[in-house]
Amino acid sequence: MESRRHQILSTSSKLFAEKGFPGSSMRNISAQMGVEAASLYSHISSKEELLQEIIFPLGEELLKQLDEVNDIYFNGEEKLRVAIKNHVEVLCRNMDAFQVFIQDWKYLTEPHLSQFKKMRDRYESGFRQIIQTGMDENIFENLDKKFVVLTLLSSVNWVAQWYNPEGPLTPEKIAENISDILIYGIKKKSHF
Amino acid sequence: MESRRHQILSTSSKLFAEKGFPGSSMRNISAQMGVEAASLYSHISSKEELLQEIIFPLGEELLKQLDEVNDIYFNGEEKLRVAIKNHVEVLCRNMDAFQVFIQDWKYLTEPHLSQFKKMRDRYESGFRQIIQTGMDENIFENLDKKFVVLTLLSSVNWVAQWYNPEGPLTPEKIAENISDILIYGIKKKSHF
DNA sequence: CCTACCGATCGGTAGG
DNA sequence: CCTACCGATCGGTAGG
Repeated sequence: MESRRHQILSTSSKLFAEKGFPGSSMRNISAQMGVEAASLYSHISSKEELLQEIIFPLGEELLKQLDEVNDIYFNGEEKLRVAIKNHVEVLCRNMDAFQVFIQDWKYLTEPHLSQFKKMRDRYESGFRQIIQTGMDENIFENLDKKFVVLTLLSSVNWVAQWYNPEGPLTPEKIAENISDILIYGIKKKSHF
Repeated sequence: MESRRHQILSTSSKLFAEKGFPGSSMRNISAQMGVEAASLYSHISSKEELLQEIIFPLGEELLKQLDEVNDIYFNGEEKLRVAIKNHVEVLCRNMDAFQVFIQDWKYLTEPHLSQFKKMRDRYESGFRQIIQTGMDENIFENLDKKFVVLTLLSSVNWVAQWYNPEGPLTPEKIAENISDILIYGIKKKSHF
């Protein structure tokens, strides 16, 4: 029973990722599952519920991870490397859902839209805190934190557009490569 | 006459940027212009024509700029800085169209979809060539060019998500900040 | 899980 | 530029 619901969610994730939320119909989803559209409504109550169920658990997972990093590690650079690694790993394990997360959140209706924005702000603020830690340690340049975090997150989020599980790059290696470029980029040059 | 067509295009750009191509209807567009949906068809022939007319001229402009950079400047770092600056400036001057360019290209149908991908590949390859120039000059680290270009373009493209024409950062300053972070990140450390 | 259906809306055309 | 309309498809419900 519950697994049928999960099947609907993963089918929806794939379809939304590919065609976008408004470009995917309940009939598209049901056709891929080999049932009639009306049958989906015994397991879910609306199309938007699908969107919510794809986006929010993923957001909670990302937030939980980030809180753990801020609790466990102390050095700013180490924190940043682990946070990026965690982010990329979650993304690669949930590529379809992650793409929906990035591209279709705007189709949430209130109050869920505001809830999403609050979640996203908390996540970005967690990263800014890490950057601040590195600046306080005099390891990172004194840069615009907001700007650094947007640049950083855009790079890691873009991985969802091109990551290939069968390609040569593992999620860990991808995270390492991005970290190498960006952390060198924001590090104090006197540290070389 | 021709200006009416441009009005339709700029109204569509704004709407597509906001709601996505499948989430925007011809009636949404016509309502914002204060006419009936049927009236739009004296100026355009289909909804997808709008998408094509928003995406392709912008792509051509980006490509033309990049070719000029590769012709005029010689030093890899200089080339990269100017290419990033040009890209951000075009983006900021055409925010709505640029967002459509990034998010709605997938709704193009053949043969335009293939044409778009070819255009995008040419653009990315132009950037890879610049990175290669810097490596040949022994200024940039010997990194995975594909990876570097994707990281770089993701950061500049993301600017469309947050740029505010009335905010404190000018397009030029934004380009400079991104260049500073990313170019330091890929530069040979022996050059400090 | 299905059949049968609802009202609303879609992209687009005819004809003026 | 409009009215009037087309067939197709939308999200969703009733009832079994």
